[in-house]
Amino acid sequence: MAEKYIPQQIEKKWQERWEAEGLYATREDPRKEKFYFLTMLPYPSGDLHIGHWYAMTPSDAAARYKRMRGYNVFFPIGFDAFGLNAENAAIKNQTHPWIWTHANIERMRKQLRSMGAMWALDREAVSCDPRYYKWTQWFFLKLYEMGLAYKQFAPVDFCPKDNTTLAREQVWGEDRHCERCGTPVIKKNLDQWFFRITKSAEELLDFTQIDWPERVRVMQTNWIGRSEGAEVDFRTEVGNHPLRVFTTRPDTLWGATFMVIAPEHPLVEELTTPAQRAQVETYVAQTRRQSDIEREAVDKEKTGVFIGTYAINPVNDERIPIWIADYVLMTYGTGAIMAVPAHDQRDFEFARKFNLPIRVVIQPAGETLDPTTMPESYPGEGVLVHSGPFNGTIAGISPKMAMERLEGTSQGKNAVSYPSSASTYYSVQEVTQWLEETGRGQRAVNYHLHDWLISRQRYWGAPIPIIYCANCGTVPVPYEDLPVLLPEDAEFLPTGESPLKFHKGFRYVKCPQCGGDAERETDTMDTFLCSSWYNYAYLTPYWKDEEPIHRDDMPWDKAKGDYWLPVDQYTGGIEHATMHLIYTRFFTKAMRDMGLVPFGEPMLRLFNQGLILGEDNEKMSKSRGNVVAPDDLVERYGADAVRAYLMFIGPWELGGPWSSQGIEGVQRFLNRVWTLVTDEAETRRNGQPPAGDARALRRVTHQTIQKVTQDIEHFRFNTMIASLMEFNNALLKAKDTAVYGTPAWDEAVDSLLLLMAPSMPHVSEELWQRRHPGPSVHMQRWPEYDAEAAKEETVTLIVQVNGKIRDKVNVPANIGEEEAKAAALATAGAQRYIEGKPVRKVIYVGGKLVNFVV
RNA sequence: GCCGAAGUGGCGGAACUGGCAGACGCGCGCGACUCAAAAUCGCGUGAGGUUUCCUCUUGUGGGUUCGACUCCCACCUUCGGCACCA
Repeated sequence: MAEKYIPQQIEKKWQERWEAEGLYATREDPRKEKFYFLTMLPYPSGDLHIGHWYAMTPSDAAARYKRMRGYNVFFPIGFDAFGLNAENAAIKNQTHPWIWTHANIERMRKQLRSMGAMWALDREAVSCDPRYYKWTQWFFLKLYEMGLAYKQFAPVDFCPKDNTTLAREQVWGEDRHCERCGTPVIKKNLDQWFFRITKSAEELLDFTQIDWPERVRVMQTNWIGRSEGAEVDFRTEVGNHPLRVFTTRPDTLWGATFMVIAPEHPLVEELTTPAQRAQVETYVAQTRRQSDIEREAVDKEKTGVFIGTYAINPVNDERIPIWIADYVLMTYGTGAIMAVPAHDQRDFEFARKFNLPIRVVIQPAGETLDPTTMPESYPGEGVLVHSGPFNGTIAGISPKMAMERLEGTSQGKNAVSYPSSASTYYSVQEVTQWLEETGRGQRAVNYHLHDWLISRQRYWGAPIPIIYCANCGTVPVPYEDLPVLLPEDAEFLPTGESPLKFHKGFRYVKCPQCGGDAERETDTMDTFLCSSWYNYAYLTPYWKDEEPIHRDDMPWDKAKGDYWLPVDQYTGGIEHATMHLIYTRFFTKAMRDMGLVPFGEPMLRLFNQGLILGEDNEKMSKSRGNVVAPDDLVERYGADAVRAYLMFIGPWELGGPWSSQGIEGVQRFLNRVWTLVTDEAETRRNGQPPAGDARALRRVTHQTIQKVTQDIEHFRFNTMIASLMEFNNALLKAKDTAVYGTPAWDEAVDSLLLLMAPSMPHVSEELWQRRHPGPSVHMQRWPEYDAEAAKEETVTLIVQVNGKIRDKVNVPANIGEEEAKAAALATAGAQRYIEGKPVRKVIYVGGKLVNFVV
């Protein structure tokens, strides 16, 4: 009786042996080409779930493949261990976040091992460890020195459920909810720390150094939201102040019939006349009470109030009224706009509602816009009118610009096409130039990107290393005093203020400069800081943990960094497109500027895997009861089957629903591979097999090597597994023939095991060892593809008549065109449908098809 | 509203640069083994028809082409991102 495949008996054995033999221990080996393969680090939420397996095991397969190709591969793992989950769970369970987090990490370490992945466990890093966050704090101090960290009193987003402020990136959706818990955020005026990420806006738009998915590049580009235009100073009649506006359409300056400034604009107070004061104050107060959701609702009726005074338009000295309205935001541009109702829909709605004048300054070809009857604004192309020196100028794309645009289209694969912007208009360029020449304005660029708000009023994060002294002001904690330790005995019930504020021992300190009484900053840092540099932390976890660190230190061993950096391949979910993936790019640019690294991008290539869904095609959640637990699956089918099924389910970037029946197909496949290798064939043929059989077997072998190699290179794991299945099916058929036991047979079986090794590491190791006791299958070289052996001897020629398939014919692969046409013409199908009609044309596609047109 | 992705059998999905649509797997049907069942193995499986053959079929409607899942135009549906950003 044949031995059965029992994964439970082999997987643990090999995992232990690999670890004991140090198969995956990290070695910096200058003789070998390195490959840094990184997968997004998990949050230690409790149990590893199937989504982690979906993210990590195909990555592991790709990393293992690189290793078999001769690269020295670094595939580390760690834990993003600060954050609200731990704190909330700790509050709920009456325990300490530290205890909760570490218990989870312990459990997840075991679960991670059950994957059988080639983790560099010797380089694991945990971000809530003081030995880690002392460097996170070090980064804060460095950024502070560089002027990239600053504190500001400003209206900020605050999550009332999590009781903390959030960065703009962490507020999602139309209802502006908290990315973590889904609660709609509110605005609060608070003194908070920011990172000046907007300083890197322009550079963050440049993707030429990295090979990232179009989708992420577009999302980041939209998020950064660059727009080109001009800044123009209007002058107020009262006080003669410059009232600066930003516009993307300076060519419509002559159409401005009023101005609108944000209700929060600093000049509102001074410019309001006594007669309007009461109305204005009511409106300002009303705006302040509104949430952002109410204020920014797109379909809302326009509201606003005339403040009683006027401004002078610098292009034609016209006197136009100044209004306040909540559709103008203080946070974008200059907080003031010129309103051109004829050519801007928002201004148009406002003008119609308040009976303000509308003046057309762009007339489209073929019609005449009438301000009194036009139903909406006209934002399109035409010719400038009522525009002083620019009357008759083309508003739109001039022939010259169209030519330039055509010539400049081949920008390469990393070019992101911006939404066609008004600044490509000929008139915009002409007017902007004139504004600059006459000193009326200058070209300007604005971004939607906001500075990164990093203060959090919560306990479980790295304390911001700042001290406030009555004499010296804001004093950074000296580098040598790091880490600023999180006190273990703090009361951390959330109140909306930092729990550290109520810890006297933490809060009250002596000023490091003058020695006088001082107070610590009590907010902690956004956990996205920890994950912005973890790819560097892995190089030498807890570097210099025993010694004081200094300003000019490095957070990792430079030699190791020189060898491994930067990350060659990064994989993770798309949900981080405008959060972690922007922050970490910003961090690396800052690190380059501080001289730590010679490059500006942390990860050269990125791949976003999809989301694994429940069997009901819905997102997995405890409340839906559709959660798939990997531990149970491993118990039942083994890690290899779970890994292979996750890869087989569909394209990795798409994700898809789990199927408890589907995994059984993969299990059958593994059973058949097992039988193939461990069972003697029932009938061993005598004598030599016909040479053709061996050739046929070698052909399949090498075609599979080629296919699997291409697939794994491109992360097409689903078709890779399908090819392995086909190959195995072919071998099972061949097993009962005379090729069994020949060199071609051995080559085929060995190739199958080698090709399976990255995806199904345990079963391939077990079977490999049975055939070749000795070095691990994971130490073997990836099989070489022999093009000569893979070549087909005959091909099936498709015979078409008028484009419809009428027959097929087998011909030698190297057949010439004339012979192919003749062979096709001779087929019964061709004869029947041509029926003696004159053949007008014959199309021949080499080695594939002949089409007769009659 | 703007930007982007995707629509293929009962299901998950294949099809490289326009050339056999439905690989591989699930499910289902029939058969073998078995007292029986499970497991395993073999065969079949897009739809329809007048069934050695023919017609139709890749969201819908057009188009280009000898030939379209693939390219172009319009539309429908689903999902994702952004949104009073001047």
